[in-house]
Amino acid sequence: MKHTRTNLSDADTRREAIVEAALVAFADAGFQATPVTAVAVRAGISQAYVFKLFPTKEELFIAAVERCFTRIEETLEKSAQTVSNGDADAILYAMGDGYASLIADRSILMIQVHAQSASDVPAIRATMRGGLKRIVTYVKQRTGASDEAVQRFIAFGQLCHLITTTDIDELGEDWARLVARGIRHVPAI
Amino acid sequence: MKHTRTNLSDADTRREAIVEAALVAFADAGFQATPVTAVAVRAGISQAYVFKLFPTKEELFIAAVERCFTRIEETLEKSAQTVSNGDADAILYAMGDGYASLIADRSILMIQVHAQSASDVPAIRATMRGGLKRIVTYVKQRTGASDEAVQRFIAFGQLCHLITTTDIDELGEDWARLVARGIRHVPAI
DNA sequence: ATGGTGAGTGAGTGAATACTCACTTGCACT
DNA sequence: AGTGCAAGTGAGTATTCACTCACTCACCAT
Repeated sequence: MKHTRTNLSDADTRREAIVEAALVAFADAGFQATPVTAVAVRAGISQAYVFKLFPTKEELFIAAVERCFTRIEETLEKSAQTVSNGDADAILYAMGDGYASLIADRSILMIQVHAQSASDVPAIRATMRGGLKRIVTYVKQRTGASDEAVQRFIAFGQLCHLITTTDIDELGEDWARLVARGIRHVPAI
Repeated sequence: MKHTRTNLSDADTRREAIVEAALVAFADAGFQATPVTAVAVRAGISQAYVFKLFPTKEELFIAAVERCFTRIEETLEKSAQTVSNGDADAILYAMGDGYASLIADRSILMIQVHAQSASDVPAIRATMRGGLKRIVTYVKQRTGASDEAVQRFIAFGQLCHLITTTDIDELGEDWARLVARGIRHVPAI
């Protein structure tokens, strides 16, 4: 409780590291296909200790998804702050750009896709719903944009996920260009 | 080859039944989480025989995804035929409605979500890309709509998937209504 | 010094499951 | 009658993986 550890990092620090490792590891192959061992290795820790801090794989995955949404919110806020005038569309546009940069490394994007796929697990579905709620209410309030604009923002974010998972952005064909046209400017969630 | 079986259904008929069973079974829990046994049981067949007709689980899954895209194309075409005048937007609208009805049973929708999640497997990613290509080029040619309209069609289809997987359409809260507003009229893919 | 406590792990266990194979059955043709 | 062949299966095997547990070690308060 009141010990101040020096040599050993305490449990909270470890939890942080594990969640971060989980985010990347689960993003790689998804909830079912990623063994907890992969997370442990990435965190430089024994698998047994991962289970001590996160009693089930499910809880570990959920923590990673939660972290993902937190990171999105932070990114959107930072993007919003770059806009000086309060124009709703300008802020939305900036947020879209910020999100596009955030998902450039794929982890943030893929873990959402995997969470959506694993949403038959009630707790995971609830986490997704909670994350979506956070983003939507935040974007609506912070930008003051119309309902239609916010909905469109989310929809094109989903399109962005599809484009990335199917790799069509580096494809050159006509139909692919049609789908990916201008996506850098609208993505979210 | 030239045998005409009566009592025993031949392999092709079985393949059909298995693909149909796979579509539903995989839609339930996804690629990784669905054992091939679940497909076999649903098809009323032994697991060993499923493996005889589909040498790997991956091939079985891909066959199911392919079937899903075929069904979507058929549905879109049927919807298009209900429109008498050739107005692009009217056809798109009808297609959206047709798709919305199609995914009412969730299987067609969920298997796409699961396939997207499993798209780190190259063959699955390729199948998704192929399906998307089919839909996009078909919709573009059949409706003659603008690139923007087609892109929007796909984007709102993806939004539709998000709404369904998170169950927010039966949620009543303000943010949820914002996201789900009018979705019955725009979904695709 | 010593006993208590939190950090951390090695070595399991049991269940699930992708895939195999030797086998049976029943039809078609001779 | 009997042979060949496609349809179909029961009973495995080998592996992977979520989760457990008995343990060690370093530090601290007394």
